[in-house]
Amino acid sequence: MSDTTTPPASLAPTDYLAALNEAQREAVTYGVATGEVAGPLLVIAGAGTGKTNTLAHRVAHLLVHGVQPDALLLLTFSRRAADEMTRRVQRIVAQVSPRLATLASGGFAWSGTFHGVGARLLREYAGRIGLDPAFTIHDREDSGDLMNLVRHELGLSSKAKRFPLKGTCLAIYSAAVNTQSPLVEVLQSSFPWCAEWEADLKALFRAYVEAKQAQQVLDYDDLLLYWAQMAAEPAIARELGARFTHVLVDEYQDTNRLQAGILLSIKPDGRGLTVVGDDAQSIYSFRGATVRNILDFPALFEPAAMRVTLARNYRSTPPILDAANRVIGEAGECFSKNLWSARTGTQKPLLVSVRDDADQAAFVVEQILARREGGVRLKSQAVLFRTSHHSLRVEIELTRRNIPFVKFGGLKFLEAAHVKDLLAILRWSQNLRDRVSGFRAMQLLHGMGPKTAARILDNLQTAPPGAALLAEQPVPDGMRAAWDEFARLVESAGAPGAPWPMTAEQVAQWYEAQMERLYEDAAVRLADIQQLARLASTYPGRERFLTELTLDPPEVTSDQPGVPLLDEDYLILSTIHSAKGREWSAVSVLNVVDGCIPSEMSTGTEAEIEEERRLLYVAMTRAKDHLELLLPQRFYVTGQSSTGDRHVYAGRTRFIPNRLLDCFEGRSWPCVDADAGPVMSVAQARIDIAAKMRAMWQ
DNA sequence: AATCGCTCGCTTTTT
DNA sequence: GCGAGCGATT
Repeated sequence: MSDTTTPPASLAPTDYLAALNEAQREAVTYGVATGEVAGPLLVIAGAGTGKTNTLAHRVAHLLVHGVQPDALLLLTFSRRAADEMTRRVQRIVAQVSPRLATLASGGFAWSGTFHGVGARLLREYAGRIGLDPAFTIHDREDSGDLMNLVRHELGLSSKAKRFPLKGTCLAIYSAAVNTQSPLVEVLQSSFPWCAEWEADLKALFRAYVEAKQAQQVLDYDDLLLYWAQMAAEPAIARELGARFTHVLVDEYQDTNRLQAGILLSIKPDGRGLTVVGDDAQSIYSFRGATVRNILDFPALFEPAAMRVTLARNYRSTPPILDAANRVIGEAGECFSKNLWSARTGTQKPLLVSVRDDADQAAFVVEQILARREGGVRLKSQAVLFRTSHHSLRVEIELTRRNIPFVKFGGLKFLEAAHVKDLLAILRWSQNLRDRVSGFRAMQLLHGMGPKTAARILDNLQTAPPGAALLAEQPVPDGMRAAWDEFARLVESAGAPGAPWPMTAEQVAQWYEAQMERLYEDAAVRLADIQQLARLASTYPGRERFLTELTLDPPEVTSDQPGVPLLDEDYLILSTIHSAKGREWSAVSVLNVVDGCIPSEMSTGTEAEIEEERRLLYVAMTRAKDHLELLLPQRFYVTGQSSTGDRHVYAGRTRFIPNRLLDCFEGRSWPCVDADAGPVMSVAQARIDIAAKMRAMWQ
C-alpha cells in the first residue's frame, strides 16, 4: 500500500517492530508494504546478530500483510531451525491478532531443509516427471551399498590395481553432482589420487544412476538434482514461482550451486526471494557448498539485490567477540563484518594449557561443575570439538561423575545396524524394487544368504508389477515356514492403506524375535527398537516416517550412558558443525591444537585451511559469557603405527598466532605449585614442549 | 550356499 | 579399534 492510504482497521499496530534495531527492521520490512512482491533481498547476518529473530519477524510481517502461510517457502539448514522459526513466528503474530495466531497455528506446510521440502515436492509432482510417488530415499550408507553392488557388477572391485572404495566413489559422485562440475575437474581438485580411474568412474556412475532409476530409489543428492531438473522445466518453474510468492532461505552461505540454481529457476527475477547468511560462517564446502552463492547473490539480478548487514552482536561479551573478530580477521580473504557487542563484560577468553587428553577432560568437567555451582545450568553450557571422537574422554569423565549429557553430531541413531535392519524391512515393503533394502531385510532370516536374496530380487524385478507374490519365491526347504511368515509380514505392511502405526509395531515385533540370534548385545539394541516403534507412532504414516527419519534422524543415540530425561538438566556435547546457529552461556572448545583444528585431514589446500579457520570462528562465537579454549600439550592418536597407540606433541592452532595472544588469558592446569616457581605463561609452555620433543630422541 | 573366523587397511565434518 | 573381504568349514 502507498503512504497515502491508511492501514486497514484490522491491522494491529506493528509494535513487534519496535524491539528490533534499525538494520533488523530494514531487513524485516524491506518491500513488504509496497503492495507488490519486493525485489531480491540479501541479509548479511554476523554471528549472534539476531538472524533467526530477524527472519522470523520478516515472515510474521509478511503474514500481517496478508500473505498466506502456504505461499511461503521457508528453507532452513535443519529441521530444528525450521521448528524454531515456526515457534517464533507464532509467538510474534499471536501478539498482533488472534486471527493471525490461528492462521499460523498449523505451522508452515512448506518449511524445512532443501532435502526435506524437495522430497515432498517430488512426491507431489512425481506423476508429471515420470517418478513413482512411492520412491524410497536412501541414506548415505544405503547409497554406499548400492554403489558397491554396481561396483562389483562392473568388475571394478577385482581390478589389478585397487579401485577406490565405495565411500570414495560416492563422495566423488556426490561432489560432482552438488558442485555441478565435470568429473575431470572434481577429480583434479578434490580426488587427485583417483584421477586415473576417470573412465571407469564414469561408467560406474552411469550404472549407479540406472540402478537407482530401475529401483525407483533416490539418494540425498537426487532430492536436489531432481528438484533442480524439475524446476528447469519452464512450466513447472512458473507454477512453483506462482505458488510460492515468497521464498526465504536461511544459512545461505552453506548452500551449493544446485540449491542456488533451484532458487533462480523458481524466482528468475529475484522478486519475493530473501536469503540470509554469513560468509564468515561458511563451513560446509566439503558437502559442495560454495561461499560464492552468497557473495555473488546481489549481482545476479538487475537491478542488484538489496543488501542489509547486521553487525550488532547481542550474544557475546566484548572480549569474546574481540578475540573472535581477530581470529577471523586473519583470514586470507576477509569479508568480516567486524561485529560489535552491545553487552558488557571484561573477562577475556581463556587459553588453557593442559598436559593431555585426560587432564583436558578433568579440567573441563571441573569448570562445568564449578559454573553450575555458580548458577549456570548445564543446559547453558556446551563442550565443542572438531571431530566426534575428540569428546571421548570427556564423555567417560561425565559418566563417571554421573553428569547427564547429550551429544550431537558424529554417529547417528540411523547408522546403528539394528535400526537399519528395521528400516530396511519397512522401506522394502514400501518399494519392493529397492534392492538395497530388500537385500538387507531378507538376510535377517536364518538360512537366507546373498545368493538366494539376489535371486528373489531378480524375480521381483522381471515380474510384471503387482504380479509377483513374495510367498511364492524359491527358498531352501528348511526355511519355508519362516519365509512364509516374513513374506506375509512384508506384504501386509506394504498393502495400500495398511494401518499405521500398527504396521510398524508388527514389523518391530517380528524383528525383535530375530534379534537374540543376530546380536550378542540384543538387550541394548532392543531398547532402540522399542523407541523406534514409539517414534513411528508420532508420524501420520509410513511414508512420512521413513522420509523424515532418513532426512532428519534423531540427533542423539540412545545407547549412550545416562541419557537424560527431557525435563532434566543436561550438558551439551557437540561437533562444531552441529553447533551451528546455537549459543550457550559457557563454551569449552577441545583440542584447539594444530592437527585437530585445523584437522590434519584438511590442510591440503588453502581453501580447506580457511574453512577450518571459520570453523574455529564459529566455535568461539557460540559463547555468550564464558569461553575457554583447551590446549592439550600432547594427545593420543590411534592406529598410526604398528605398535598401536602412541601420543604426539601438539602446538597451539595456527589460527591463534602469537600476535593474537593479547586477546586471551593464558592458563595452565593443573596449576603449577607456587614453590616450584611462577605460573608458566603460554609462551614458556611451548618452549617446554619443544624440549620434551627433543628429549624423546636422546 | 551360508556362515564363521581371520587378516588387512583405513580412520572429519553431514543433508 | 572396525569393517570389508577372503578362505575354510558346515
